[in-house]
Amino acid sequence: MDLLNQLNDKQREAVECTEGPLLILAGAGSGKTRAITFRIAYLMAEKSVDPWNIMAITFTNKAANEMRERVNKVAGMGAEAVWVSTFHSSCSRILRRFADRIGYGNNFTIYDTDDSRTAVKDIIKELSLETKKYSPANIARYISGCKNRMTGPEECAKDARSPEEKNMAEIYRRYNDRLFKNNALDFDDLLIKTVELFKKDSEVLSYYQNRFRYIMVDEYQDTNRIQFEFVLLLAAKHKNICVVGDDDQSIYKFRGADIRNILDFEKHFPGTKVIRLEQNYRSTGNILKAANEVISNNVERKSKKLWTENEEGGLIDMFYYDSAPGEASGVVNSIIKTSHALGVPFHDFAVLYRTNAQSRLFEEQLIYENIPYRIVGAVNFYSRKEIKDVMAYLKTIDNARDDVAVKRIINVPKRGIGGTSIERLDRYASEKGISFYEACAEAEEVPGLGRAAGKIERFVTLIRKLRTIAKEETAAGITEAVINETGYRKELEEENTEEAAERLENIGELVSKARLYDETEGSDGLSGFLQEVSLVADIDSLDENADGVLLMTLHSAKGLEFDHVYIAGLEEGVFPGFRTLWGEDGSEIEEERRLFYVGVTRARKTLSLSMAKSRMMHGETEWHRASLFVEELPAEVVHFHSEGGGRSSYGSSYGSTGRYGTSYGAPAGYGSREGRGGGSQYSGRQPYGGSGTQGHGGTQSAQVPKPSRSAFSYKSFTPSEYKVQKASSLSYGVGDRVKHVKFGEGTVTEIRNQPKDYEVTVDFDRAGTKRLFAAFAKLEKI
DNA sequence: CGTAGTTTTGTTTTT
DNA sequence: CAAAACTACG
Repeated sequence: MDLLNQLNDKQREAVECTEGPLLILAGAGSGKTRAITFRIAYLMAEKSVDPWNIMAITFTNKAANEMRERVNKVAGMGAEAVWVSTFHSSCSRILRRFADRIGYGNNFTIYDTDDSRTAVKDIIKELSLETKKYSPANIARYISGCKNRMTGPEECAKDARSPEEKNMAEIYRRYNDRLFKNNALDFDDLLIKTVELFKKDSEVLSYYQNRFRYIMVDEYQDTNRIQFEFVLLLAAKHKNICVVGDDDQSIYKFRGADIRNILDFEKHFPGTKVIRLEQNYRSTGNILKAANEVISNNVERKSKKLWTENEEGGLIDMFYYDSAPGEASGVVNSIIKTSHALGVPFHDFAVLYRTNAQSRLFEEQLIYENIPYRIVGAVNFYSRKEIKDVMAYLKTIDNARDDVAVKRIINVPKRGIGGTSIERLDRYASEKGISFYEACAEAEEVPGLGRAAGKIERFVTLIRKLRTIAKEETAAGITEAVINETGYRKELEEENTEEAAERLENIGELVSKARLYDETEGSDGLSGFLQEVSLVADIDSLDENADGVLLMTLHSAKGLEFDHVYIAGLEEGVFPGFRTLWGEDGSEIEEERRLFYVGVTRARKTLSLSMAKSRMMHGETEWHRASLFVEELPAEVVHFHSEGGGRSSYGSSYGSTGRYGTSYGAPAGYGSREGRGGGSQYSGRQPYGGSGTQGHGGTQSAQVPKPSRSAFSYKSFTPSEYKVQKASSLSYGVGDRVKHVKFGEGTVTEIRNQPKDYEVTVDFDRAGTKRLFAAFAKLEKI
């Protein structure tokens, strides 16, 4: 068939090998998604496999949607019936049908990280442990870690030696009990309980085994033990299991990903065929060379070498900035310059960083320069207070056993039900062995409530009323009812502030999302909506076609690619983070290196790296030296720039972070490399933005608007009158006096005609000399 | 019970 | 430095 002609030999081999266990080791940019997509199409078209007998597991919902679309394109109709989704949504779907077989209600609630933390916090209080040593976040992390290793509370208690460990195990035990009572599952439970269901109920298991005769798992290197178990059980019968992964891109060890799953796959499935995809179609030769070189420093890996037929491309840039604001400004200016020079849109650019906290400086700078941007992560739409509040109402309506949800909204909007009342209700509930909501329902029986009892009764009446409405209504209808009947809308309207308006807008957005869900085929009312919504990730709602520079963490960038990539904050202590530097375990540094490798291989055409010698971290200015990864780059493909011209002393003397006893520390050639690439055409001056660059950091924040929040699950910023349109001619010339909206008055010293715009150099009276693009700057002749 | 003010705490990374 | 959590007062 002709679809095979669109593949290389290896890819074709992978597509044609449909029966039995198959491990595809696919390097970055080697067309693995293409291979999977075609494989699904091939199964359907050539092997006459029914689409509903195929399951493909991806890492994000976004990847799932894209894959479904692509399969549709290649295979034509029928692809909707292929089960493409993430581990978590697959499990959620399975449990929605069969959770009752392991003692849960099928309308269980899914707890997100916040909810889990709240539950843990409650338990800590219940046990009256000092919140000092036992922070809810830490304990929640500990519990999640245990779950991912498939260690139950009993086992933890047995292994516990110190009293602290005993307490942790006890919290863990109670946490599990509580979730069960609340008919709630956390993210990890979705996997655990599904596996439990499969093991307990052979009927259910064989149902799904027969249903999913062909299973494919993408990003297999990031699966954890339970996910592996899940796959193992499902594939046990037909053994048509195809996993695709790259051990070099395993970056989720911290949440239980077990690299052994990929390294030992052949042991678990004897007779596995292994196919390697090593031709890279994405990046330039130089970028690939850098990536290969860096990753070769890792010991724990299956050796492979990516190659490409792509052109060599330009050198990779490495910039050393004096400060973090300087870095932000340098990166943004470089984006502006490149965008104009090449005449390419801003959505071809991505800025990647290690931690979400780093995004802010870039946001501020982008707003300052009036550049549209979109940011993934940071403030998840579904973790906004107003959204969580409304969601808590919906959860309460759907599943009254969800104590966390009920407690969240019992006094929102304010009903005069305070902490003491909640405590009394809580005690009453636990003494009687009923749920918190049930306790509310019999408020007059609860001792000591006084006049709060009446208020609680009114709350219960409200919930009952909403439940009645829920029986008749769609998800969107119920959401509307919640906003109106509870007085939530009214409260916000009366507040009459900008923030309240924004909240209302967000709530409106939630209603639209509910409506969208209602219109989806196979939608399943309120319960279905809640469960779907609980599993959306930040990256899922990213529209790559919208314009704007993309800002995200390196983790979020996995699976994506961009023409022009900037990786910022390449400093020891930031990337790799200080935690990994101190750990004596070399494997942590290796994971960071893989993360860097993932970042580097996102780039198609250009890659620009940067570090800031100083950076504000928890209130203090910290000095860092360059990341050890910078040292590992092959010098011949990197152009090392330095900021500030004559100031070549970026190196040696800054070492206040201290010396790390690890074998990775103190690279020999450090500091000498700058000379090699030095004296660049940029040295001495920022590419754009002139002499004032450094100074901005301190003063600009006063004049720059705060990054705005929007109604979507990623933040974005679109300048109101943003348009790149080269004017046919300019109203001013060299020597003229002009006025700029932010920089004030100045004299034009130079005008250069660039392909897409005029580049105007202006000597401002107050702000110094700046190079501006005419279309952006909107200079006025005076 | 609610608010305003104070103190404390903290940085990975995410489904 | 900022957000969250806690405390004391009205």
